[in-house]
Amino acid sequence: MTCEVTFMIIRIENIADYVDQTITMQGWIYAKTGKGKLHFIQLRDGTGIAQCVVFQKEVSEEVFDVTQQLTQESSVLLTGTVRKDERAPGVPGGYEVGVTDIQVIQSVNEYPITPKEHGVEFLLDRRHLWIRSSRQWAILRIRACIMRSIREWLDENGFLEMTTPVITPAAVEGTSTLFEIDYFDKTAYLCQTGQLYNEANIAAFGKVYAFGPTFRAEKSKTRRHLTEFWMVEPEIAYCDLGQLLEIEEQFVSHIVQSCLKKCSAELALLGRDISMLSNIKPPFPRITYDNAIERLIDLKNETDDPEQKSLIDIEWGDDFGAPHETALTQMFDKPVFITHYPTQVKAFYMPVLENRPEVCCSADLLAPEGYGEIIGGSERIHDHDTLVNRIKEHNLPIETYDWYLDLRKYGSVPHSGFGLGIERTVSWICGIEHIRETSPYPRMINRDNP
RNA sequence: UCCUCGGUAGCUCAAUUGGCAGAGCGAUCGGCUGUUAACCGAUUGGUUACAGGUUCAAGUCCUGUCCGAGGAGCCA
Repeated sequence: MTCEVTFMIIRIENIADYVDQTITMQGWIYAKTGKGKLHFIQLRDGTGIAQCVVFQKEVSEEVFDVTQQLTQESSVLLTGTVRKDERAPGVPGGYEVGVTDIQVIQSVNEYPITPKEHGVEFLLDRRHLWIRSSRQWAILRIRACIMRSIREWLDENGFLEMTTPVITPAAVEGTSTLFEIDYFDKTAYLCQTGQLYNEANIAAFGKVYAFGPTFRAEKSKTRRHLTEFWMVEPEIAYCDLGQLLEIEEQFVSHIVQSCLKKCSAELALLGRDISMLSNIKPPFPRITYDNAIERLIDLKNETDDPEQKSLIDIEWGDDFGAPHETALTQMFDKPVFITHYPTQVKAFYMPVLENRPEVCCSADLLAPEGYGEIIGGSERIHDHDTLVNRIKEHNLPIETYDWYLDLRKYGSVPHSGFGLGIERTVSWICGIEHIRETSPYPRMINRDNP
């Protein structure tokens, strides 16, 4: 198979730079519609979608013949002249190509995903093809932008990326939510967090972050859960809760503003309401857990709907469920920090407030529009004996915390950190319903393929 | 693990009280010079998830199994 090219190859995202020039694009037929002697082709090349127009009288008989035979997802080299035309759809759109030549690399028979409706199961079974569809393409481009802007902000603000192991030797907490693997006849587990290693790394590097996949064997079947998801976990030495929240709001704002700047075409394709994102700038509102409970109880008393009443029913000491998070986030038009959760619902390493041991120095960040928790963070206990007591109180195997406790013997300092879930953040920024569309190949309780 | 709903053509779905298995889309063929999920005409399409039962007759009713969806629980 030859790929003879006689004109300049361009990427569709740069099409506006080539008006009145004859160019070649390397891509796939996304859609085609014919009107007798006039055919419209939507060509994808990975960077965008361009409308290409074939007039019978402007091309050879052979090329028009080829045009009529083109099928969805056939791979082609397409040559023509770029022109501005406001009628032209596509991404970026507004430009189209008057075709002069088409070279088919492979002609496709019966591509399974048509431009019509399909069910979720059908599409997920064909995820390797579904990612070519414009909506999925846009979501995954935004995901990449989010990941890029995360590294951008952290790298520019003095954080060092430091990887943490995926294979870990012992359960930090109960084994029920860990994936077990056979590690040379010993049991090992896939990581749930890199945090403990981050806490070692800050003593070497000051400010660090881990960025990678994490695994939860929870049998959760909701629109917010995956069994494999990506998390970025920054950790900062000499940092208290107040300083941590300032870092978080700048960090999250940078991510959102980067997407608005670099992915406006993708957000438009998804039909995302940009006004809900453009005001995401520091400062974010902060309320205490106590106050959140008061607000939920008030809301419950104000509502007449008995179903809603029981959904948001809550007592001090309970952790929030999805309906509570949704109700709370709808009270604000920015992400909101909920601080000082009850000690009993949070992790063993979070320090308690000096005069109120029933609450701890923790904060979650809830995304607006009902999207809920995207960040969990806290100060970490830095006193050796306090930490030992808490490990014992939680009935955790103290011997597995040897090296972790070492960190409290050799130059322990106050420190804090947080973890941001990538897929939940993508859901929020893209404004989509279900987290499964935010991962290229989502892993869920009943799905490990493709 | 629990609750609710579902599984019928390649896809999305319909099928009245238990009474001939249907439509749209796709695909194929033909027509059309501005389409945006084009449109018009024709052709093509079935182990009704699986196993058993009731009945003159089951997509429909009963029992069991499998698979999926939404939600709950769970979720540092």
